[in-house]
Amino acid sequence: MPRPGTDLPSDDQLPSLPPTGWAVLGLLSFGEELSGYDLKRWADWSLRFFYWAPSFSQIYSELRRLESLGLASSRIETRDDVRGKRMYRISDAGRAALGAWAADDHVDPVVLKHGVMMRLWLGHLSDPERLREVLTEHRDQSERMRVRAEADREGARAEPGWAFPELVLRWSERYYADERDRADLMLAELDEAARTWSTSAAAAERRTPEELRQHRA
Amino acid sequence: MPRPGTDLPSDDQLPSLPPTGWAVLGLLSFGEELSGYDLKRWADWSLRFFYWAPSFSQIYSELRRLESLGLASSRIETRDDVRGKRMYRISDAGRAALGAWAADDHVDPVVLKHGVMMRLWLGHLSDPERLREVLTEHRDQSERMRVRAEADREGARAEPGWAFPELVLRWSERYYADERDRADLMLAELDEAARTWSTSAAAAERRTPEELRQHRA
DNA sequence: GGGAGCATGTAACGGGTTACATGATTGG
DNA sequence: CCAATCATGTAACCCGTTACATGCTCCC
Repeated sequence: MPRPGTDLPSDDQLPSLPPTGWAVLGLLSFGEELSGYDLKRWADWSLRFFYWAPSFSQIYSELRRLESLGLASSRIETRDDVRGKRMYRISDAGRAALGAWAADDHVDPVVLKHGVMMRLWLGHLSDPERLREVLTEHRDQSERMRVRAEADREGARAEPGWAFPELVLRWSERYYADERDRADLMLAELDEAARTWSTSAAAAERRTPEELRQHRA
Repeated sequence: MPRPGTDLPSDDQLPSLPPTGWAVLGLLSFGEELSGYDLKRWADWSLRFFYWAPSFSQIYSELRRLESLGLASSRIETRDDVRGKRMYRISDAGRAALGAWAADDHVDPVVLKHGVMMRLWLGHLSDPERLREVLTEHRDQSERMRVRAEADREGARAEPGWAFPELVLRWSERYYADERDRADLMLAELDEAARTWSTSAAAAERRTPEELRQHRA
């Protein structure tokens, strides 16, 4: 809570930052002093489950921007006269800006680019067996992500001040469980479709309507 | 299936296209002759449920690129001597390239940028009431998307050659249903947490251990 | 000694967006 | 006739990535 009269920027306008900039500032808002490298690991640890984890180079450039805007400050940690890491810390202005951003009405829309579904969508171009492989791979990948989210959630549990990250990790666990289950369901539907398509033409004459109805049920 | 000896590019290398380029080519692969404007509407109709719908300008530039690579061809539709739309059609080389792309091992990872979860993740910066609003809004938005996917799936049903798009639309329906349900679940967890946090300190002395255990269960 | 991880950056590139401009067509 | 929609494009911009360069430290 900054005292009046400090050197905080008086314009309460939101500085314009890319989403990733807010994410980095958000990571810093949990209080610790962190290096760019730390930030990347923290992002991989918690952010990537629901927000595309930024690359090193972008984290470094966002940090420079944050500092140039006065939203964060850095100092170089020296040990035994050896130039060490550059450690970043959120500033009062940074906290204020983050708060304003969080209070803002605007929520940017969810971005989803699902390459696997695009492949399935163009399934008429593919070997059915290949489609199954891609889907199975995706299923396994989702399950791996779920497990990691679960592990990370347990790591965050009961840490003071980490209630919200924990809440979101719980959401992430479910997200990847759902993703896994939808892949399984789709595999089943693919099987069903293959059976129907391959047999329907050949078997139509050999089957009674009752048998067909049973088959579909 | 192109005959040997045609002017197809003999290098069977995949041309390098951004994912959106493949998506546009994919849209064309369903056979119709389409204008850029049509493409945009088709993308909004079917693609956006699982793949970020590209803007007009990108569709136009991807189309120009596809044509320059020989993957699509265009003609200008004239009516009454009036210059009309430019209509695009996939070429044999385009079909071949798409097929090679679909057969390729590489599946690019799913991109998810969930702004709502980022807000929740930084919940400690927000008014709890505001968080509930954001989540509720997201819940409703997800339900609206689900309904649209359902409607579109019914539109695609039984269209010949649209079995795979229909399959993916079914997946999309579930995706948005799951998204909606997770939002509801999180709202409930937010309530639960609020009740626990606000009452635990004040009520800890007034409660027996049994009551506390019951409350948590 | 050497490899793995730590640590920080630069440069080039490109994918994709917004904003803007322009004009035809259609329907109330 | 006027507004909405159709229709196509250009220009500027920037987010974010990959590739590359550099050097440290720790540990086997």
